[in-house]
Amino acid sequence: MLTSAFGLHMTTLPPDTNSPAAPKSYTPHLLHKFDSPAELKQLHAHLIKTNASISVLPLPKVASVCSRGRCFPYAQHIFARSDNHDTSVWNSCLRALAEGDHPIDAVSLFYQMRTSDVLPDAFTCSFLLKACVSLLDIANGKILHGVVEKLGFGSNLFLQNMILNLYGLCGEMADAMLLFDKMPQRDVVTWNTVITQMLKRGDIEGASRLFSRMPERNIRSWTLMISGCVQCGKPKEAIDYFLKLEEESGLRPNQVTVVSVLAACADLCALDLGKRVHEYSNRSGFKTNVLVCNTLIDMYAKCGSLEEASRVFDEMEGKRTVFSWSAMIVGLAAHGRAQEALSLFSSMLQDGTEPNGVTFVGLLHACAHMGLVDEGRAFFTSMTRDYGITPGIEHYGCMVDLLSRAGLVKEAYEFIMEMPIKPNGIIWGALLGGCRLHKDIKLAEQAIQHLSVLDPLNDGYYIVLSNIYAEAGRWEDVTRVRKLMKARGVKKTSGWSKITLGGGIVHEFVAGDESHPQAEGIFRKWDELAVEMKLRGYVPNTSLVLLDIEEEQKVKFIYRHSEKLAVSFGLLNTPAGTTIRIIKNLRVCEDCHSALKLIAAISGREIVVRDRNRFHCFKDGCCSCGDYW
DNA sequence: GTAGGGTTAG
Repeated sequence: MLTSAFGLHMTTLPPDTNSPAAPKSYTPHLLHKFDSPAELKQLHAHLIKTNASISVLPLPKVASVCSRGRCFPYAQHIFARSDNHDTSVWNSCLRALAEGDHPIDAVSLFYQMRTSDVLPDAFTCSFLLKACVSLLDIANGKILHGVVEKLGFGSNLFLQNMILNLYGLCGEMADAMLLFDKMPQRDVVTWNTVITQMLKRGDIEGASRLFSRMPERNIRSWTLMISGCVQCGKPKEAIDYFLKLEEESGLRPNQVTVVSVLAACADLCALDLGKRVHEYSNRSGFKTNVLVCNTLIDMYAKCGSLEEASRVFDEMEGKRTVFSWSAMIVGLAAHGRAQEALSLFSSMLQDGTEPNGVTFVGLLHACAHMGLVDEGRAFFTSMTRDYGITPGIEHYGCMVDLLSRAGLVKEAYEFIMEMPIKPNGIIWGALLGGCRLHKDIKLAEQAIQHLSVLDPLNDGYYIVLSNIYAEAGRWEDVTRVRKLMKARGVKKTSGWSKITLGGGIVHEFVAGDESHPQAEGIFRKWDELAVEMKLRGYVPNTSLVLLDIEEEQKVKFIYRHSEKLAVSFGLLNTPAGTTIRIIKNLRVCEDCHSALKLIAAISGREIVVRDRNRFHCFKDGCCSCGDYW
């Protein structure tokens, strides 16, 4: 173990110049000139040329240059040639190893150091902790913790924070909390470290409890709450933190804050807040940050505003990355703008950007939404052949969707049977969706067989199947499916819709929701709309209400669908002429789809609905999906 | 010298 410390990397060593015959001729003035690894390299080459001994180099300086430049082989070489090791030389080598992607060797070297007379100091411990962090090496981390205590660094906040972080990263939350509780002092980093770990575990409540107890917060504290909430699927809470940050902290959001809050805006369709953040970002000079730009593109695309997404894309000052292109392509695809997605892909290739798996998901998705079967097949072949990308389950999913949507359900089925990876629920669900569109009951039953094994508690699939039966007038089968759901304990997911108003405040509606403070006004607005819609020929489509109730009840039922409530609320609470943006957890139903087309016409508004798999932009009585969804 | 950042199929 100890001898292998350097042995592992002997091949990367510079050539040995320490042969017995080497005369000690060197150029002294060179020794003090170098200051960078590159210069060190030159010097080294010079020494080899002149056959000089490397041991004449001023060791501490060499070690520190190596360490700063993470120049591992030189550090190793110098170290092995010298017997004059004081703590700082050990430290330089440890640092070069720990930071230069050789953490295992750093740990080994530490054990070697422990057998020498030289005592580790706080720097030694910090480099070692760094190595343990990159290795997630909790065993050595705990040993190191003991060493830190024994050496009397128990009150070194910096080291304590690193240990805390290591415990958290290794999943030793209990130890982390123990340490946190008994730490004599804590600084903002201490708090941030613990909160980060709690958020990583999805413990938003614990994290926000700690956050509220913090004696002081910096911009990172706020940012990690924001990004933590986004990653835990709580964008609303993320936005709440951002608004509070603006209101009460007096701190300035930085680029990371901006990226995090934009992700929340994207999730929530909070376009107004997103725009405000965009302006702030431009004012703050973040325009050159590629990550900020990519996130902006994604945010605008997910808020249904492709024009603004492409404006950001066109005006990007930094070099576009594959993320920028993919975000645009995926966005166009979700809006059903397949041709534009495809031609953007050509531009991407001309630009010399290599596509990745996500790019192809976007392309295949685009093809699926517009029925471009041949193009889709070509992309699927090309991704492996021309770009060496192995299709993932998501690509197979797109292909099954593409084929079965286009009516090629049998081929889709064969495609699934020939897949080299095990199909998941999404794959069979895509086939099931196609079977519904093309009324293939037999194949739908096959799909549901697989689904009841792969994803037995997902209500969506049973509902699609019972819709298929309902449309075919097979009511006994509808009943059978409903009984099956009951027997299996499948609960119906209730649909919800969310709308975000200008101030970033999110309003959420579930079907039949009477809990909203404005409920009365919302229902009145809906009734008004319904009257006008009927004049324009709207007939409530109740065929998909699967309850055994009177027709009148059915109408009442669909009238209370969450998107209808949300759009009525939106009309009441947004200025005339502005676009209404709604997100929905399920797919929009047929009745809501035709209702929304009419409402867009009646109100003269654009209504953008992001449902669980695409965008619908309702305008002047039409929908951007062309009723193919 | 320690803590926070992005795209994906139903």
